[in-house]
Amino acid sequence: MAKNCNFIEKLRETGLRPTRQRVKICKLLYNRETTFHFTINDLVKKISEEVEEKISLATVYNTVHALKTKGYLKEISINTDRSYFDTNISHHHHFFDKSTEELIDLSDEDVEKIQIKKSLLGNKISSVEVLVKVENE
Amino acid sequence: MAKNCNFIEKLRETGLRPTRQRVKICKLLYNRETTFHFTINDLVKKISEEVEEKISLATVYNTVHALKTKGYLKEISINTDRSYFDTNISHHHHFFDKSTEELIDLSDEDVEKIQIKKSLLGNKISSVEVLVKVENE
DNA sequence: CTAGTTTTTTAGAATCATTATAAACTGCAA
DNA sequence: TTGCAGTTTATAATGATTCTAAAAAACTAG
Repeated sequence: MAKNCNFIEKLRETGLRPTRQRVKICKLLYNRETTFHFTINDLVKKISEEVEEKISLATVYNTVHALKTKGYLKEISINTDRSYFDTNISHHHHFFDKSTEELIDLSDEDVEKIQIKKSLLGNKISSVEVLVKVENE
Repeated sequence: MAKNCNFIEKLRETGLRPTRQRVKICKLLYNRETTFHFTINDLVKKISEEVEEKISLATVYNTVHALKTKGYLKEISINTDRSYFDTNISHHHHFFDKSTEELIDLSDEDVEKIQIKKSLLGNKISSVEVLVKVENE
């Protein structure tokens, strides 16, 4: 889902009906220059600021969950308080600033390829993630 | 806090009063051959099985939090559902089996040292963590 | 286009982990 | 032993997320 693409098509392709609410949320998430890191709360706030129509909280949860299931969003575990989501679904690592609670993507050049020992192979590895935490005051 | 050490001393050293409850919880956590990975719920269950005296849920939370603050426990973020804690406080990475919900320590030999690019330096890095997820059925 | 079926939205209730509260209790120093 | 700060406790409160059941919207076939 690149910038300015047709969300109606995209949603339909993955078996999600392109409802008003879903299309509006997709525009917010993907019609932007940079990737978006957000919590549900961030997204709800953004919707209330930028979308005329009110979208119910349950719908926001449903939509984010559906997009994640279809592979259009990545969920990042940083702390137990709340979930963070990332519109950048390519393989990459993260950098979390504890003081600002900001999550930043690390490009592949920032982190050397992780070498996992053969002893772990034989397992169906679903992800290898590096999270760098910093706390600048 | 190795096996069979004096928890009363250890707790006092870090400014935590060695109450009955705290000493009992420490015994459960640290008087064992292997490291212990647990959620609060796991610990509560273990207490109800192995400790005669009832310990209130709030005390379990308080104690785990106090031990974490003093550096005797590490908190691991795997998913948003609940917190995992680890009695192994040395630097190491983790391996999480989604099917069994089991958390396993990776020894330093399992994962090559992570190389972070200089661009990130200048930040007060508080941790670099690798989490490998697998989903064997 | 329209009726009928299915999916989605919605507000509000329910859940579940965790934290706060305030009263009773306990460790410990004097 | 006494007094008080630090702890424990049961319970209430919180906050993120999920569930529910009814209304609304999207699709499909005729």
